[in-house]
This record gives sequence, structure tokens and C-alpha cells, in this order.
Amino acid sequence: MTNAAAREGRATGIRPMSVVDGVYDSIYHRLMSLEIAPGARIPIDVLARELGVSQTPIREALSRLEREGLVRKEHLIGYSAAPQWTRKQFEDLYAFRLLIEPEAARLAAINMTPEALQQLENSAADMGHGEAPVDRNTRYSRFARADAQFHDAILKIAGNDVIRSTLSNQHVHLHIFRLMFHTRVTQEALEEHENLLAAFRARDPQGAYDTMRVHIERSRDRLLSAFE
Amino acid sequence: MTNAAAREGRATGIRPMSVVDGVYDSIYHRLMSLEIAPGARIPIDVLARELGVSQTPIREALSRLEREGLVRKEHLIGYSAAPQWTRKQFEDLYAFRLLIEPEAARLAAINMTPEALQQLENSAADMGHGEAPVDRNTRYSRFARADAQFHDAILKIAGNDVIRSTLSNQHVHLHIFRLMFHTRVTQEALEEHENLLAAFRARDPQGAYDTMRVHIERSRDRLLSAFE
DNA sequence: CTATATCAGATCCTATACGATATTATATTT
DNA sequence: AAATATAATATCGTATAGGATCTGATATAG
Repeated sequence: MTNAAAREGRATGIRPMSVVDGVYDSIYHRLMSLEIAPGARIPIDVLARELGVSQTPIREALSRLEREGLVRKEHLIGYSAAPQWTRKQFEDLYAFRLLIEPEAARLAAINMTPEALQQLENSAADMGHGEAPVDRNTRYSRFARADAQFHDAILKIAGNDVIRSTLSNQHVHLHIFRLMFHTRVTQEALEEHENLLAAFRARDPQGAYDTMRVHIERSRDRLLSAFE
Repeated sequence: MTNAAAREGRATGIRPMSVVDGVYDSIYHRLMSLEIAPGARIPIDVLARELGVSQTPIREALSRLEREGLVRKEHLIGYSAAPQWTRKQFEDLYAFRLLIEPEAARLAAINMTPEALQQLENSAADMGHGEAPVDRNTRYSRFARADAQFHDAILKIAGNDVIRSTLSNQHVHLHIFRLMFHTRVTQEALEEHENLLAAFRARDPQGAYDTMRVHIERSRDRLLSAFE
């Protein structure tokens, strides 16, 4: 029964995992894998039949995805996957990141502890090597996830929770992931992450600030080619 | 019938206004007026009975409010109004605003047009005078709303939609409104807004940047007293 | 051949019902 | 009297049903 399959996920705590969580994950991965294309309709009852659950949890999961900007809703028409980014949205986001993340890197360098540094090193190591990716899709998918984790770890060390939740809600990396299909990025990004780590090891706030700024600017320029 | 009352709101477009929208507004105003206290439980079926609608739209409205940080949800326990801010959350938010809004003011000064300036002037004028407030509650409530509109207008002129939606989702002003009950703020803020307008009239980007920074720092210091 | 009108199917939105879980009050034991 | 155990109530989470609206196709008129 699909119901049981959705529920069996990770029931970490004592509480039983809600059906909504399973539905959320399922839709999230369909968006991530581009199985649901940008702009495509997402009918509630079709999903309900496919997942073997009722419409109520589907509704809540989609509502949650809407708040994160991954799906859109039109009254009396229904839900659909968010359309591909426009160039302006892309540029606005990077202008925003340039305001936030260099300063966050500076704060992180100030607050850096040996334990936090070790976690960052591990996170960065995950990006480079790992089992061989089976196809282009899973390769980029894993890269995007690891990149998100790396940047979030820095924000966590910086210690400003408002900034951290704000950026994670932007779900930057899912959208970027889509763009990556049209470009090549991984090698340079890895080197820039290594530069960041060097600044953190040296406990150099200004260096971390500058390095992060350069990293984001280069990331922007690399991805800009996706808009021709 | 309460159902009809909820629906009668503003049905501006051709589309009938959804029940969810009415429920959302109702709960929002109850939070704004402190009729629902910070931290208080919000039982779904009690609300459903009071508003004369079923539980499904209540559920969706609460989900929407959760994304905006106004209510919290615990699995198998239920919804409750977001607790009063801690000092750390408050300081994190203002650190965030200091990164964003001065730069937004700078951009707004660059993009300023006569029409945009006129709208800002009107918005600022709304804050000063208006019909006499009936009580302390509605006076602060109107002030908070007008202040939010003024700051949002600047962000709109700055032109970065990512930044604008991010800040409006923070619902800064609702929470600040609560704090204002414990302090007095209006007169100084009005003068600082006037200083901002002066910089915009002069098309002075650097001046707008500096003035906004001072404004936010002072706003922070004024409200900090609410934490003793 | 194009454009409008009508109709059937799909989908959304809301209401209601019921099992599962948490919370509170009562009773029992130490 | 304090603490634990048990039962009753309140509330949540999910499933299902039906009315309302939209979408797309077919038919008809110009």
C-alpha cells in the first residue's frame, strides 16, 4: 500500500510521521528531478490517486510548497509548478545574496570554532568525491544539495537565524539546479569553496568577506550564460 | 449567516472570493488586535464553529499564516499564535534590516521619479494626520500599517522584488506593533521619515543610504527598551 | 473557413464523518 | 498529602462526498 510506503520514511522521533510530510517529500523530489516540468499543472486528485492518499494532505503539502515559492496557486484553477526564472528574478536574487552572504561569512569567521570548522570541512569534502553518479541528473542534484548544505552551514555559524531562514526559504539551490543543466560549474565552485575554507582556517573575517563576494559574483556570471 | 459575512468582504474581481481568504483576514485581525494573545492555542474546530465554516478552509488559512511566521504548528498538538519575540530574534531582525534597507534606499534614490516621489509623500502624510484614533490600540495599529506601507513603497521603487517579498514576509511590523505597546515612538519616527524624503527629493543616493541606516538604528534602540 | 454557443468531463473548493492522539480530570496507591 | 494510573473529553489528522467552476471539444451560425 502506497500509504504505508509514504509513512515509512524516516520516523526519527517518537511521533508518527504525518502523511503530509511524505507527500511533501514526494512532490519535492518530482520537482527536483524535473519529472514535473516548470509551469506544469499539478492536479490535486491525480496526485491523490497516484500516492494512494486523500486530497486533504495533498492540499496541505502544496500549500507548504507554495510558501517556499516552488509551486503557484490560482483560485479555482489550481496548483502548478513555478515557472523557470526570468533573468530579472535571477539578478535580483544574486543582488540580494551579495548583500547578505559576504557579511555572513565575515561573522562566521569571527565566531569560528574548531568543531564548526571541522563540520565545514566535511561538508566541502562531500561535494568533491562520493560514489560515481549514475547520470547527469543525479550528479547535479547531489551537487546542488551539498552546495546548499555548505552555504547553510556558514549561515548557521554566523548565528543570525533570521538571515538563515530567509535564505533557505528562497530555495535558491533548487532553482539553480535547474539552470545548471545548461552550463558547467562544478570545478570552479569547488576551488572557490576551498578558498573560503582557507579564510576560515586563518580566522580572517575580511578575507572571508571578500572571498564570499567573489564566489557569489562568479557563480552568478557562470549561470548567467543559461539565459543566453 | 456568518458564512455570507465572511464572503462579503471585498470581492473586487469577477471571481468569487474564497472562504479561505475571509478566514485568513479574520484570524489576521484577531492576532493584530491581540484578541488572540501571543502563544495562545488556536483550536481548528472552535474557529470553524465561530466563523460558521468547515475545518478545511481554516486549515488552509492557518497554513498560510504559518508560512508568514504568525502562527506555529506542532504535529498532533495543533496551532498556536507565535510567541512574543525574544531579544535575540529582535536583534537578528534588525541586523538583517541594516544590511538590506539602507542599500534599498540608495537604489530607490537612484531610480526615483516624480510620480514615485509623490506616492511616497502621500504615504508619509498618512502617518502624521488622519481622523482621530478612538483608542490606543487602533492608533498604534494604524501607525504600524502606515509605516509598513512607507517602507514597502521604498523597496518597490528600489526595484528588487526578491528583497521586497523577503522583507514583507517577515511581517516585521505586526510584531513591532506588539512591542510598541510598551514604548512611545511615533514623533521621532515621523521626523526621520521626513529626513528620508528630503534625501529622495534631492536625488541623493548616499544621503538616503545614511539616513535610512540612522533611522533603523534609532528604531531599534527605541524598541529595545521593551525588553527592559 | 472562422467565430460563437453549447455541452460533457475534469478539477477545484467546501462540508462532514471517523479513527488516532493528546490533554485534563478523577481515582487509586504509597 | 503527593504521585502515579486510569478514564473521559477535546482536538487533530485523514478520508470521502457533493456542489461550483473551469477547460476543452463539438456543433452551429455567419
